[in-house]
Amino acid sequence: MTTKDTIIKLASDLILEKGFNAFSFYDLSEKMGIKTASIHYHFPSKTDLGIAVIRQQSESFIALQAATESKDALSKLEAFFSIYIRHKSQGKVCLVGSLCTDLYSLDPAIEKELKPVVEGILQWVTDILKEGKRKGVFHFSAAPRTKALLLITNMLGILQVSRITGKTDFNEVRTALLKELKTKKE
Amino acid sequence: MTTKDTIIKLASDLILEKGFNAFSFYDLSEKMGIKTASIHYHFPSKTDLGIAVIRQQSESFIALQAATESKDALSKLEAFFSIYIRHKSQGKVCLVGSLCTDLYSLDPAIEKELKPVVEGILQWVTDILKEGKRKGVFHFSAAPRTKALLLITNMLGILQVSRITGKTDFNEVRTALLKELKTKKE
DNA sequence: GTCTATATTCCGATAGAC
DNA sequence: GTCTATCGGAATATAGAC
Repeated sequence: MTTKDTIIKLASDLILEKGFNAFSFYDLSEKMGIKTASIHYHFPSKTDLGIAVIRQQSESFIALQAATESKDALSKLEAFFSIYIRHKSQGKVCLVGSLCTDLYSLDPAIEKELKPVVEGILQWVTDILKEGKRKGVFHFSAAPRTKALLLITNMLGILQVSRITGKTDFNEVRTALLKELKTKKE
Repeated sequence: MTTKDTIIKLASDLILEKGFNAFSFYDLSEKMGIKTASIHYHFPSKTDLGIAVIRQQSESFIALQAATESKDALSKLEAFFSIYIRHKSQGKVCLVGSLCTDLYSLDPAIEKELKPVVEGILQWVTDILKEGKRKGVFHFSAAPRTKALLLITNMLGILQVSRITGKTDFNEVRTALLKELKTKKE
């Protein structure tokens, strides 16, 4: 892995652990054994680094989307959930939640970069739900996009809340969501 | 309102707007027309101020709980939602979401203060759901505490996500949640 | 209770040598 | 591409006068 990629990876970890405003170039320099000036060589400003983190996560999302393209709706949804499972196992929140709470304190370029990513995720989950409903494996009555917002906010929110209420609540919520989606109504 | 209360109110606003790590005593001093040293007289440390903000919100929650005690379950749930509606109208996220994303960068005293508050809210919503189900006005299959987590994370999450996806998504989600709860299954 | 003044620390960022 | 050195600014916090 290049130095640049290592910086992005460690910055990403810190943003999901402590928040964008709570991590510093010095934190990275300590972990990497290089000086802060060297980090500035790769990313002139902290905003530049933030944007790189968003792009990296976006690519990761798109790769997961592509890798599960031929699978059924349930597998796709489980792939989507797997992202949050991994985050939870590391005590992290998700990038959207972390950046959105701090959004109005950040450079507008961050919001600009984040917006299409969020919309892409929302579209992906919406499509998964539509497909699942069409094939009769998912059952829900709300509009697909609304149902996608519900699922996304449940996962985003439980990563945050379960930092306080306890780790087991994450699986409680994830399991309930799957069960509810699979259950036929009326 | 006393100076102390004004500080708490403005600090609360800033935490919900920009996050704990992004606001400063200087921000408060500017808004109030007093110096930062005067704020330190009331709150020796920023952590002390954070704790005061949590206590104030906790009292506000408990007051709402008490004020709606004799009402029906639907009214209680709408009272709970009204908190988020007010926040959304001001572009704010909720205190739990804001503090949880930054939690691991804050003084442990913050977490200690926040934990019983979150548990109190969770208990309240759980009780509302239990009552609603018993009286036949709410319908859901998950455990009441799990369903409460789902509702809370939906509201917490949509305050954050709708900063990006657009304001109307908040009402979309809120309406869908109420409709789903009121709909009888099978 | 609020002020001036200041101590201290930390952070983002840049210049210039290697 | 990484280093040393440093600038400029901002933030928390404290001392002491009023």
